[in-house]
Amino acid sequence: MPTIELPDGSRRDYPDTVSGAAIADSISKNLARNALAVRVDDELWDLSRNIDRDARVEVITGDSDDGLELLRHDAAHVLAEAVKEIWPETQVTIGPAIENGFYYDFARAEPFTPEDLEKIEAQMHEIVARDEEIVREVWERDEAIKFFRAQGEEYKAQIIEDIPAGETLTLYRQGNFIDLCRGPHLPSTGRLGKAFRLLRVSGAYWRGDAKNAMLQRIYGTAWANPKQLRAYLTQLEEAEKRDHRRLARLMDLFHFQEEAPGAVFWHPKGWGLFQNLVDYMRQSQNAAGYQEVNTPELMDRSLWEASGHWESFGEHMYTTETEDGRNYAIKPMNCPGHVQVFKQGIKSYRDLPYRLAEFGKVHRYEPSGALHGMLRVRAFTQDDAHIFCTPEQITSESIAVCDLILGIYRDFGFDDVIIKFADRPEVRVGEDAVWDAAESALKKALEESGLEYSYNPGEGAFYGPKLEFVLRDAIGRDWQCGTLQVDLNLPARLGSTYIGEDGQKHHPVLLHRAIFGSLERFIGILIEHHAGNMPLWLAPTQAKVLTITSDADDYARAVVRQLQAAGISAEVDLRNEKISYKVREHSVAKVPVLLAVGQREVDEKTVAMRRLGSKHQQVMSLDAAIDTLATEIRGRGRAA
RNA sequence: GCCGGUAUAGCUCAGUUGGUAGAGCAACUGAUUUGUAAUCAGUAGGUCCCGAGUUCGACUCUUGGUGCCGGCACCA
Repeated sequence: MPTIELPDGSRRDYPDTVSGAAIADSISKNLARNALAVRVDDELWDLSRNIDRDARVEVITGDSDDGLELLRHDAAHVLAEAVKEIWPETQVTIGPAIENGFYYDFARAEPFTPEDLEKIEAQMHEIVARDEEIVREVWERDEAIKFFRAQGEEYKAQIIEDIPAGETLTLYRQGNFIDLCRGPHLPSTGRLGKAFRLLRVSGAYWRGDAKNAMLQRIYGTAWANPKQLRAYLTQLEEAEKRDHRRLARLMDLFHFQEEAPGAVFWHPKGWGLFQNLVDYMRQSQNAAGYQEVNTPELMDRSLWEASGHWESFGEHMYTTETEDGRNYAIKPMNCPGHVQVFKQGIKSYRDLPYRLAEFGKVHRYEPSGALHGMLRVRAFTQDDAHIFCTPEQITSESIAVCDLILGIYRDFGFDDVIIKFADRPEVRVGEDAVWDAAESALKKALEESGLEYSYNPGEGAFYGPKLEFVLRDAIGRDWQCGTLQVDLNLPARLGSTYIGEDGQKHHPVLLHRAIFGSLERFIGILIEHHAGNMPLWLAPTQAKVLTITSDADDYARAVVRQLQAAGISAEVDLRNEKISYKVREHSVAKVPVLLAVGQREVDEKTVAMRRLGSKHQQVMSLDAAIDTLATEIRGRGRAA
């Protein structure tokens, strides 16, 4: 006689075993209608599964995250069922719920076309209309393998073979479709409803390994109701409008062309933005005790062999051969150069930490399919720095780097930053004891800073553990920008030492750090984050002075001169056009401040100031306008 | 790199059984002196991504490249 405790703390006794559906039904008819599954203690169960022990039970509906995930998982099954009904020879593999939706990977010789997606979606709606009961079945391992093999489902058979013996194996049956699945599932396909949509088809490697066969993945989105689905589709459209590639064209920032894939042609405005970022970073890191240097872009092969890059990074490097037979490589990283600077002269422990920074342009031959606007390029500029320090200084230096990074991100309007801690990979150099020390020193820095972080196990560099600072683009893709890496390898490889207190030579620890990561990527993300509406202090052209009639030309020129004298980047637009035309054009180009001047402004020594995004303007004296803007620029957009 | 898609004017896109191309916006010229998101008229603008092939003839068909787009894998 199970006693069921509900989330509100009430308890109910049931005579025999009881299903989740029955519990929901005993609470309210409405709940029974909306119920998708139940949480039994900490596990999600099907509604139909009988509970025969005392437990805490919560009825799950589409309103909750768990409910949505179930819905999406079911959508994946219905997708697979639909595909099997239309093309029975297709092999099914896996189909999980993901953020905002689901996917399913199929093995099939013929590619799916966009028209196929429509057909599949229609079939899915039909399966939902059929309202097939979804039944959980416990199977014997060998029997299940035999069953799937007999149907030509090799991939499913493989998955089952890899499940450890002894684990309960469940299959879910809906209509004629049966799939291996841990569950739970909705009671019937009808519960999925109509709020789903197939979005695209793409390739995906079997088990995520490029050595394996490529499957066809169909992505979809699914929601609890049509309103949510519409909202999500609208959100996707809005995100597309923020795409940095589109906005950069409107703003005339840069372009790409076929002869230089993955390399940026910066236009005057884009380069102005770039320089603003460099100026800002230079100021910030100089204040934090870094010294800026510059090292060669082209260095001899022998140095890259000594550093290990020639061997371990070679396929990503651009190399040259000169007439005298020497090989140079264009630098893919700045570290070896910085070590050369460190090595000049004898360093004492008193010189540490020794912090070198460089806006270093690096080139990496990235796989063609990886290129993505500014967010993934082949030629980019790192705000790179290397800190040479003692093992004891790792924690304090790391704390300082985290502070610096997060403070800088805040200045740019990024308050939610994902931090990932990546520890030792399978293939690595150095002894475990050294790794233990490096990992714990880095972790200690995170903990002393009170930062939240997630683990990225085994994803560290081969030479040491690292922190990754991740920002998100307009459509939810995550991009690593900042990084902090502890390097226990390179200083010794390149023979760099300092004299310790004991009078002996020691290899310093090398901390690699970048804050923007790449100026190019950071600018791309910045454009998307602000939808092109750059904060005033960053905008390449901060103000545009627009004349209303040509009688105001002289005054407009004088206004621009005064703005410039106050350190505000300003341009004038004297064209013989209507003011509404000029306002529109410069608004589209995302100029943050428009100052219109007509006869009234000339007479009264005022300007009519209109901020980007506002429909109104404010007439104020020129002095007041300059003061307002200069103050805002100095304050970098934050309240003074 | 892999799977799929795609490439026509500066941009966004039309172009219907193969007969060498259009529109809107932008540009340029002229008129308009205008009060807050598109004034009017005219002009000019194209190796239809590149190479090879089929054909009397290719933007269109075949084939090989390249770039770009969406994923996968890789990564700042």
